Amino acid sequence: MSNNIYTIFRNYVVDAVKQIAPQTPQSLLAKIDVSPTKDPAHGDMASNVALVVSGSLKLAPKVFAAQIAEVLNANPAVLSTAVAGPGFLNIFAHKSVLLAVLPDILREHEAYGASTLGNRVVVNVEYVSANPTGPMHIGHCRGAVVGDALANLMAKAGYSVTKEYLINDAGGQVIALAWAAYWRYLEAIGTSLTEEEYSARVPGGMQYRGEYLIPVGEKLAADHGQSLATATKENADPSIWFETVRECALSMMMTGIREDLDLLGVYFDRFSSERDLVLKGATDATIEKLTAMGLIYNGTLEPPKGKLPDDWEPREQMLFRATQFGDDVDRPLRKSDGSNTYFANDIAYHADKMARGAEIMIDVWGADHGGYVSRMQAATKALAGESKAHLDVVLCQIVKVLKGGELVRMSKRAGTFITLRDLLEEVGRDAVRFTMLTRKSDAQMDFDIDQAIAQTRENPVFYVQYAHARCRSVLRAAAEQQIDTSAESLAQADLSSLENEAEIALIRRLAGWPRLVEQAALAREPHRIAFFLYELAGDFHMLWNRGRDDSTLRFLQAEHPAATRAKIALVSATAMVIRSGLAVMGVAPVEEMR
RNA sequence: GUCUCCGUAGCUCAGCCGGAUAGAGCACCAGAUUCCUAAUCUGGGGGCCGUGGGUUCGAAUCCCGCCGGGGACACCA
Repeated sequence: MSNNIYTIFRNYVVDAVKQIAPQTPQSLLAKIDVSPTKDPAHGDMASNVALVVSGSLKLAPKVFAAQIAEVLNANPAVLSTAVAGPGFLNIFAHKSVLLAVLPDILREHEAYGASTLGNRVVVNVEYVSANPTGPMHIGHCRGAVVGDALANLMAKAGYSVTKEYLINDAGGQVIALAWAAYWRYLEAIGTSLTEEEYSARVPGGMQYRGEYLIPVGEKLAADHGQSLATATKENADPSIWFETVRECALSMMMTGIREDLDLLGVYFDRFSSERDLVLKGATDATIEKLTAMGLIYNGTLEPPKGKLPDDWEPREQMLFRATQFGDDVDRPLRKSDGSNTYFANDIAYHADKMARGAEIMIDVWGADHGGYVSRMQAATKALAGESKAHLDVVLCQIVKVLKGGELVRMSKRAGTFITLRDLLEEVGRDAVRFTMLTRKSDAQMDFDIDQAIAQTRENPVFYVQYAHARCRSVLRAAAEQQIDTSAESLAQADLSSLENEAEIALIRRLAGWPRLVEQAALAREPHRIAFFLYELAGDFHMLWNRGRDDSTLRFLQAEHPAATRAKIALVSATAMVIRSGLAVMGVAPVEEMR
C-alpha cells in the first residue's frame, strides 16, 4: 500500500480516463502524471492528463480536461478542480486528504515513505571496492557514502538489496603490495639493504612506500622471525616468502579498511574476493560461455587516436565483441603475459552476481573509470541474454577538500594525503555523510571542512539536525505539561485546527516524502534526500519563526488543548520524516543541541 | 582525435526520462528583536538557464552543431 497521495490521485485520474475513453492505449495512460504544484493557486496537484490523451480523441485538451474534471468532482477526496493554461487539470484535494498524512506518518514512524515500487526485485549495489593496498582516503569516502545511501534508498523504495564490496586481490597491485610489505619486514628484522637497493631488485620498482605498511612488516617479523629472509637479512627467493607476505598484507589492509568503514558507518552484506573467483575458474568459465556465443575472437586493435602510448605496438589479443552491444571498440580479455585482464575478471564477477539472482546491478565508481562503463554494460547485456538483468553505473566525481578557504593538496609524496580517518576525526561521521550527499554524485564537489562543522544555516547538516532537535524539544516540553505525546495518541488527534499556510506548507512537504523516495530511487540519486530534508527543515523553521510574531502559531497553546494536540501531531510527524530521511543517508538524528 | 561529465543570479549549487511566472543558501539593500532554543528572523532587488539550430501544444530539461572547463582513452585496477 502506498502512502504517495500523488500516486493515489493519479489512479483516480487514470480511472476517469478509462471510464470516459476506454479505448485509450496503455502507452498513453503510462504518460499521465499527477504532480505537486509549484504555486498553491494551482491547487494541491496538477495533471497533464488532457494534454497527453486528448490528441488521440481528437478533442481540444481543455474540453477533455473538463470531462475528466467532472468525474473527479464526484470523488469525495476531491474538493474542486480547475482547467488552466493549455489544458492542465488542477486538483484541489479535500483538506482531509492532506491532514490524513499526519496519522499515516504517526502510525508508521520512520518507516513512512517506504514504497512497494521495487516489488522486491533483487538489486546488488557494489561500492567502495577500494584496492586492499592501503588505507581509505577521501576519494573512496564519497563512493562509500553515495553507495551506502543509494542502497538504503533502493531498500526503502521496495527493492531487495544486497550491499557488496569486491576485494581486488588478484591483480598486479597485490603483487606490488607484497613486495612493499616484504621491505617493511626486512626493515623490521634489521636488514643492511637501503630502500633504494631493495627497490632496484623489485620487479618494476617498489610502489606503496607509505608508512602504513610498517605494522605489516613488524607482524611478519613477530610471527616468522627471520625465516622469510636469507641469513644476511637480504631478500630471499620469493617462493619462500611471497604467499605468506601477501596473505598477511592483504589481511591487515582489509582489516584496516573494514575499521575505516565501521567508523563511517558503512556495512556490507557481502565481501567478494576477485582471487577466489579466479581460483574457482569463474573467469575461464565465463570466457568459454562467451566463446560459445561467438563473442570472442583474436584480433589486433587499432592504436588509440591522438597521443600514442610510448610503448604501443600492434599485438594480437583475445577480444570481446563489445561493439555488438553498444561499445565503441572490442575489448581485450588477456594481457600480453597471458593472464586475464581486470575486465575479464569483472565480467565473471558480474556473471556471478546475476547467478546469485541480481536483476539490477548498480556499480558505484570513481569518475576516472567512466571510460569503462560502456564495456561493462556491453558484457552484462551479452551475458544477461533473455533475462531482464542490467547494469547501472553511478559515477562519483572528484572531491576537493577545503580548509580555511584553502585547497588541501592531496599528494602522497608531499605527505598531505588525507585519509578517511583524518577526515572523520576532524568533522565527524554524520557531517561527513550528510555533506557528501549535498551534491549530485557526478558533479565535482568542494568539501569545505569549516562549513561542514559550522553551526549556521549555511550548513545543511546543522540546519536539518537543528530542526529535528527543535521538534524533540517541543515534544519534551509538552510531555512536561502532562500532554500525551505518544504517536498512538497523536494519531487520533483532531487536526481540523491546522490551517495556517505555514502549517499547510509543512504538511504538504511531509506528504511529498513517499514520492521523493520513489523518484530518487528511480534516478539512483540519493543526494535528493539531502535537499528534501533541507527544504523540510526550512519549512519547519519558518513555522517556528512565525510563532514569534503570531502566538497562535506556537505549538504549545496552554488555553487550547485540542489545538495543541494537533500542532504536536504535526511536530512529531515532522521529526519522524526527518529521521526517516536521515536513516536513508545513514546519519543519526540528534535529540538536543544546546 | 574519440568518448564522457559539466556550463543556471555576483558566488556555491538545486531543478533535467518535456509542463504553467526557473528555485535555495551566501553576498547586497530595507526592516524586526521582552518569544516553545536568536545557534537570528521578515521582506526586497538580482537571470538571453554557455551559444546556434531542431523536435512539439509546450524545452533549463530531449536531439544535432559550436564555444569553454574537468575526466577517460591496448597490454593498470
